[in-house]
Amino acid sequence: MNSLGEKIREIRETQHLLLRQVAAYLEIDTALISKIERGERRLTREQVVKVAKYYKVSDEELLTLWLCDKVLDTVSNDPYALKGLKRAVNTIKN
Amino acid sequence: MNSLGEKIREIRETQHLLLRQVAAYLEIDTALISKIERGERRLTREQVVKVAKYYKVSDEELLTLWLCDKVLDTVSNDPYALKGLKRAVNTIKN
DNA sequence: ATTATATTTGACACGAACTGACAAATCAAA
DNA sequence: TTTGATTTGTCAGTTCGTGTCAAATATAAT
Repeated sequence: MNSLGEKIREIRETQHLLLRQVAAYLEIDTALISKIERGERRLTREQVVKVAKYYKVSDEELLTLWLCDKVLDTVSNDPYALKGLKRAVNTIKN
Repeated sequence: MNSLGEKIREIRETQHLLLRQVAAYLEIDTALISKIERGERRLTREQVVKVAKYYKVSDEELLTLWLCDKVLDTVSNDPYALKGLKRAVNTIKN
C-alpha cells in the first residue's frame, strides 16, 4: 500500500542522504518528504522522476511502484478489486 | 475507457427506460445520468449498486466495469501503466 | 410546420481531497 | 544539554468530483 515510500526511504538511507537534502532538491518542505516516505502523502509524477534522477535509479522502477500505489488506492477494499484490475489489464493489452 | 457508461446505456435502451426515469430513481438530475452514460462523468459506488438493482443485473458485473474504468482513469496514458497494473494485481493476490 | 418530450451541452456552486508551508514536538547523537 | 534530523498537527490555496440549472438540440407525433 506504500511500496514507493518504503523504496525511496531505503534508497535514501543506503546513500546516506538526509530528508533535508532530498527536500531541497525537490524544492519542497522536509516535513512533506517525511510524510511521503511513510505513505501519508504521495509524490506527483514529476517528483517521482526527479527523485529517480537524484538517486540515480531508473524512472521505470519508481514510476511502476508509484502507479501501483495509486491503483491500489483506488481499488483496495473493494471486493471486486481483482476482477476490475484484471479487466483493466486486458483492456490495456488490447 | 467508458465501459460502464456504454453498458448501462445499452441495458437502459433494451429495457425501454428513459434517462428521466433512471435519474429519478437515483435522485439526480437527468443531465447527469446523460453525461455518465457518455463517459463524461462517473457514478459513485453506491449509485452503481442502485443502478444494478434498478436494471435487475448483478452488482458484480457493473462494479467490475466501474472499477475497471476508475483504474484506467488513474493509469492510462502512462507508459508504465501495464507494469504498474500487473504489480498491483500481484500485490492484491498476496 | 408545430408542439411535446427526450437528450445533450455549458456554466456554475459546493464540498472533498490534494499539495504545500509552517511551527512545534519528538528523537538521536555528541 | 545542545544540536541537528525527523515527525506531527494545523492551516492555506488549488484542484477535482458531484451536483444543479437553463438553454440548446434532437426526436416524435399530430
